[in-house]
Amino acid sequence: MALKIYNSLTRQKEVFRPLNPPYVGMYVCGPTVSGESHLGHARPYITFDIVYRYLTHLGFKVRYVRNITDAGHFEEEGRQAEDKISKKAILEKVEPMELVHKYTSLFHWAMRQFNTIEPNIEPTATGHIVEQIQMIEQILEAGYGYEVNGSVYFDVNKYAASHNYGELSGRVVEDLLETTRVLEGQDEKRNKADFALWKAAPPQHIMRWKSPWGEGFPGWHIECSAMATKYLGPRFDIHGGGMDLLFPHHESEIAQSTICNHVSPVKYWIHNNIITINGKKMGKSYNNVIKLTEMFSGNHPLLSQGFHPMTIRFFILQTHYRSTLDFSNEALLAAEKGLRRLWEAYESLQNLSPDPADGPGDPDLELKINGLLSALDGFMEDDFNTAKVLANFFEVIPTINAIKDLVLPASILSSQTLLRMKEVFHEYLENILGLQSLTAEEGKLGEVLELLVSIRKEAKAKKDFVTSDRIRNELSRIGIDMKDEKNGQMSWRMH
RNA sequence: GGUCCUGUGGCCGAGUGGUUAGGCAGAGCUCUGCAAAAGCUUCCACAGCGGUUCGAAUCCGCUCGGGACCUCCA
Repeated sequence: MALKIYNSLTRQKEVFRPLNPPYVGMYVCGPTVSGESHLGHARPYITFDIVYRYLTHLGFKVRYVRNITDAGHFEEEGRQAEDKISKKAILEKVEPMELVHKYTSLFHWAMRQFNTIEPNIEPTATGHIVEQIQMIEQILEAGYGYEVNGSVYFDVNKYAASHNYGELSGRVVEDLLETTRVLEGQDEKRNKADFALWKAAPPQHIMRWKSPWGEGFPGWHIECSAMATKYLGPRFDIHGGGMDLLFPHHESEIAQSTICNHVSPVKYWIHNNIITINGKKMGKSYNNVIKLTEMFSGNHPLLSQGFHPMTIRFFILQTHYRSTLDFSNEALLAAEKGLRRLWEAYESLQNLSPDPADGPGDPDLELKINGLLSALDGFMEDDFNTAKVLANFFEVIPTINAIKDLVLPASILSSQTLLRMKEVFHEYLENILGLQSLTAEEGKLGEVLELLVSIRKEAKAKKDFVTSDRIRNELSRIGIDMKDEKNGQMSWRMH
């Protein structure tokens, strides 16, 4: 078997063959840090975290680049934009870098909560104005851009004459030229399909840089072309992002990079699907977003409680990344229970000891378990099918629980299979899927609970159920469940 | 209007033409001082209508419904 990836460019699954093995270059469109991240933003970063983790698992040396879009026309919610052009004290004005810093920090915090691995390089748009200007100059020299009133536009019509504009998104240039939409600055463009490479900044615009065309700011697509080229070269392996970026963002990125570097920039385009809520896309313009801080705290009318970041990660991984995922409070509750069951079984598994006699185990069960485990690699190699991976783990769980509860004897599994289970669970759940326990580390509280466990065991041994129930009930009241296990042990968990 | 995707049981969702997806919820049983878990068993599907095929949730057509993109958007 070999890893197969669905390539948006060819609209089919292709065997993954890096340009320069074992090295892999991967660029993922990062967040625009003009506001707080919401649930919809979580999907691509968790999706590509899986891609990164799995490629690493396969032995590839991945350079993962994810940008921060911090250039543009930013205003903070609730603060008045008018102040920007007044002569008031500078501290009263909305300072773009202040917003950018605030929301970048919040984004990084959320990514840590989700246990995503940091990119190797996280370039910012504002840190690469020089590179962007150079790229625009190249496009002008090549004759594919034109300047109007201090703004520079990309000539899509000319590009389309010799290149395939629309190869990624399936757009037809003739159709694009016929759009009836009236957009700002449209009159400066030669054709409606053209897009801005550089925009002249109106006087009140506070994010502005000097350029050969006057003061202004970069267009919407050029940053990714410039930064991807700088860190991954003219042609690299993987470019990822949300499906909603396919057009015009990625289509335009291809055009820009192709003119500058004389080669199509990306071998495999990967796009994750969106998250919907009541069947509609969750997005700023729909006014239906749930911010990540609200998801975690439960402070939102649609949420009955806060949800652990791992619950959200698990929720996302239960669906294939190219399918839409419909959010609901009920679905999150189901995911939480599922993850809890999965994780408790995983912990139980690590505590199982092999049968001292170490027999061959039950042949049917051995075959079944090993079959389920062996199938996992194939699922991941089939375009990262995490949903199927998780389903197989759930099929192994009854066996683990049955052995733990002494319903089945330990001898039903060979020590070899048990060891393999432990290894595969660990590698997949923690390293490839990046899941973690829902409960925090306990520290001294854990030792206190162990004391209560021993007291309760003594009480039960003496049939002193008043004391044993009191311990369990009082702990339950403060949010800790203590359970009697079949093997005479007691377990507890916080919720 | 144009391009594309999609419609699976109470809910979420996986499905390569022929064998149980899985999770959550429901029902019964077992174990248990009680409880909670857990184990076993079980109910409930492939939008509709045609077609291809020995056989279709899976391929094709039509109808109806939902969605995405065409504008900043993960």
